[in-house]
Amino acid sequence: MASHMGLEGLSIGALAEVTGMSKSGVFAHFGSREELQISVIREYHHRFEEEVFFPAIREPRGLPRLRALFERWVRRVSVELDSGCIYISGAVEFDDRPGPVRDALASMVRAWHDALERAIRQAIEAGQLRPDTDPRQMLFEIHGLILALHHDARFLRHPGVLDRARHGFDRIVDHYRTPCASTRTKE
Amino acid sequence: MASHMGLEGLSIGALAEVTGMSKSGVFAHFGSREELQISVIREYHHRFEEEVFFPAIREPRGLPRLRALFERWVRRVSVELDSGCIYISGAVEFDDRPGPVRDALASMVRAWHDALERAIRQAIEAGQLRPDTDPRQMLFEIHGLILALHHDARFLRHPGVLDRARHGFDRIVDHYRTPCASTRTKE
DNA sequence: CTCAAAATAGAACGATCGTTCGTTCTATTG
DNA sequence: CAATAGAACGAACGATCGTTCTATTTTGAG
Repeated sequence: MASHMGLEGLSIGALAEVTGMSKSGVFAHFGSREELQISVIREYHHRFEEEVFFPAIREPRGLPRLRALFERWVRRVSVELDSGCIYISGAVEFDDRPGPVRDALASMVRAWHDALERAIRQAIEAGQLRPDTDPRQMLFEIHGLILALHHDARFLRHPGVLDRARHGFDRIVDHYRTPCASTRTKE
Repeated sequence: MASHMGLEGLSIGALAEVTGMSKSGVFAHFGSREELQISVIREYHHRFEEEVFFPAIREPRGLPRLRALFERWVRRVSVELDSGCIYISGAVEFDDRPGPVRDALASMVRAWHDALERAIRQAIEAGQLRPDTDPRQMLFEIHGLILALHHDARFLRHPGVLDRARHGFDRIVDHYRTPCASTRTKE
């Protein structure tokens, strides 16, 4: 429900109706709406780890692991296309709304980004990416592909946008693997 | 107000309080909440054209114009960092909410994307970009930079993210200007 | 100066929201 | 068998929402 209508659109009354319970019955489980939202975030984080992070972390360090992280991330965003990623929708909903919900969401998004940055750094150490690669910059560009995928698929309903994200990723990896633009002027 | 709290968070009561009017007084101007939201979208579209599109369209066709479009787009998203872009927040809010508001928003986002795609095509025709450039793919990647900028600046509060977007743009242009990754295997 | 039209105000409506309260039912524990 | 804890319930609360209605004020054109 939170994926569909956003964390702010999530209401205890609607949740009670769906579960066939009474409003107060649902409420008693969380104690407040805020705690319900945070519980949803924690649950989403858990599933995200289970479906994206843990399987990918079993790949060998460096590029293979980074590629697996991205591929599973892409699939997570595109498979749940009829529901939506609450990391993304939550970021938009709570970027101007300080409080414990925003804090919980931000800390988990940061943890995920840190994991990606770590994978990039390991690829650099392994010599699979250029040593002068800026991991944050590369992460920024990769993250942009996911956000564009989410936007074009869910909002604009563009078909075939999944491969656009994949191609973008390959292009980014190619660039940070072999000096191209930076040495172009020398040729 | 819509930039701050989203189109869904926009309420007639709060709008009345801010303007010093009565709720019914505000309401009479629009006739419905939906019409208010659509009016806000139209107003935003108008300002976006004024600040981004029209000034950039005066640049010469091709790469200069595309660059101007992007630079002003970046600035629009980053200057209004304490308010937010309703093209982006609205896309997340209404990707699962069919209706006239979503339609209005989508049509204006599409118009903006079409303008960008046109600029890319003209850069290809002018020989400033490789003839085999996929305009949609390039637009997808550029759009991702803006979305990542919006996300990291507004939600994660990362500093210096504005230059990340600019660097990403330069990298994309470099790639589509000179064949690099595709000829890499030949070297 | 007049008068119709537009703009605003004020009160009230039904609905929904999160929340609180007291109660009932069902297990488990002492 | 008695005591207790946990879960769910139903009713009600105050607040806010969008909306509707009827006055009242402001305005602008003839």
